[in-house]
Amino acid sequence: MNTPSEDRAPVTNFIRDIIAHDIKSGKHSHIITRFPPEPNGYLHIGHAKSICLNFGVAQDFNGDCNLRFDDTNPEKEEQEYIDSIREDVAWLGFKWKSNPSASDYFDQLYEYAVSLINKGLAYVDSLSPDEMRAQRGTLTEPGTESPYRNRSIEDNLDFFKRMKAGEFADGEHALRAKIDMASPNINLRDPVIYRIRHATHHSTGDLWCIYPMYDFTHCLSDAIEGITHSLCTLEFEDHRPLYDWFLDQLDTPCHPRQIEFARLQLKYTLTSKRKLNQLVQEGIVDGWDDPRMPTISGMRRRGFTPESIRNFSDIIGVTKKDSMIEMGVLENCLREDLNVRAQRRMAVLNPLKIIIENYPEDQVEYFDGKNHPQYPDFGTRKIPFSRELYIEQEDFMEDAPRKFFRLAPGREVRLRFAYYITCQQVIKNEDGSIRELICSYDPESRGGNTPDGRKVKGTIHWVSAAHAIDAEVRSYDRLFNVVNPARAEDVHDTLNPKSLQIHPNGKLEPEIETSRQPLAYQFERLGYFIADKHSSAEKPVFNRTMSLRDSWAKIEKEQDKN
RNA sequence: UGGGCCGUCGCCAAGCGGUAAGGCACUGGGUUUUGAUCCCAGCAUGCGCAGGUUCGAAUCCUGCCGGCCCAGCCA
Repeated sequence: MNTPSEDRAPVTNFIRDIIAHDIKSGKHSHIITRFPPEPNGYLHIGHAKSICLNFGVAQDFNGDCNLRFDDTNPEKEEQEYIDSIREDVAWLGFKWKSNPSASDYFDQLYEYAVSLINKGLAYVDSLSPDEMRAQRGTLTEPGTESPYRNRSIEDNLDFFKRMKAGEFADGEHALRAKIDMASPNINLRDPVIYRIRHATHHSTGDLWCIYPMYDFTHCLSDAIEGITHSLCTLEFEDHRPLYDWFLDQLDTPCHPRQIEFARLQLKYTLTSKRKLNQLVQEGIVDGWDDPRMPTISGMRRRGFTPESIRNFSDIIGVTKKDSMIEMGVLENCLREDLNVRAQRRMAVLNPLKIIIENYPEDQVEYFDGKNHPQYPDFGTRKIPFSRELYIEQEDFMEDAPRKFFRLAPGREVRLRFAYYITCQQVIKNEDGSIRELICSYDPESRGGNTPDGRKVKGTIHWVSAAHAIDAEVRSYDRLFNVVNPARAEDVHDTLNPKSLQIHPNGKLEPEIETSRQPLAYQFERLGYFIADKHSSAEKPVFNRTMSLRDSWAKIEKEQDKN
């Protein structure tokens, strides 16, 4: 059986074109890429695009991809994030060649900085951060050279050594590249390359109190690892001249090529680690892996498959155009994958009891249910049937319109795999709400067809009351109510108050694993579901990964309008 | 209003001087014991706009218009 994605045309994009060209021209015989997250948060769907690009390209060109932690800011980074990043990349299905950290290169980076000083291309500035900002100029006006810009090489060497030795407080001095304070590209106006931070680093501990900046670290780390193509997002385009400048001035093993592409933007989704962190910290969601979160771990817990995310990354493309992908594309990838892998089961989210008055009180019979309507290989399972059943509340309507193909007083429907039933009587509570339905069944309709060949318009799902597994079922809707939550000042204004709906009285047919993690089910007519990480046989909890496409909902909406 | 980048169907996206792929969405029809799946059909005389070059332009040139990014000792 082919998965849908295997039938698609091969992935192509401008980055793959460049790489193919570099191989054809003989510039490279073996390519190496890298995915370089900062371990300051959990990975999200935006990172997935980059991971799939970097690892995918390496795979397809018989090259390698490194997972490198860009850990040059000890104040924000933690081991917890490192662990989660490794888990997420591996879960997506990728194997890194090596898994270094920028901090592994601190000694070499320090030497490169010394070398820059020796060439007269870097100096220790003693301006305060505020003063430096004031002298940087603006977008339209050039900056002013620092009074410390022309310190002697000896003084610079001495200051830098003392910075490293811990003789100064944070912010007292900084090492700057000596480039051009009048450059129209602000990144080239003598950027800081080392700052003093008396902070404990998650990996190097208190060994260092000076830390290199991103621009200096990244290009050199790439060069040290022999990266051929350094793929990053559009906002680093202005940094490329700086990337190239360091590599041109220093004696490095190679000069990787930086190529920028547009980051993923998904409608109704946030891909800002800072704001996602805020949701976690304020307890608005149940941690980084809350099933509503656009994090890889959240999506995993929700029931997404790695294949669906990889396929999504492939079909959205890679370009330099700012774009906003519709949720429907991701949802389609998920449904497409789950449809061919999920076994079918029956479950009722909002139970309504029905009693089949003409069915023997103590009788139980078992029906064979196909585990997949199209794939016989999936087999069948036994489904118990008895006098008292649960059906979905939404599948009954007292005053039903013509087009409603389900149960209503006097109307006949098919219980999937079982019998035709007709609603005979509605039993109500004192407050007028429906307590239960009295129905009758046609013994002739066993298996779902009658000898007289009469048709019923609807087939509904059901669960035998006496045999049902009680479960909590959680349905999710989008976490954010606005198309682009990133634009909002305050995240709180963007949240969908109904993003989580709990069905405490769910009823599952008995043939369902309640604790096994990565097993996706389709609960027929409801959607795809997976046991939550906290689910157990004692307290089953299921997450709705994704609803089924629902054209009835559309019709219903139309009717409401009329 | 300095610099960098980007504009092809509602949303993505191929196209690389020879006469507009594909996916999602949408619309119509068929199959169906999931109003699911699957299948079939429709969906840009048009490529931000205006000129120009050419036998021929989404592709080349010029000028406009619109959008995104940059003034952290963050990445």
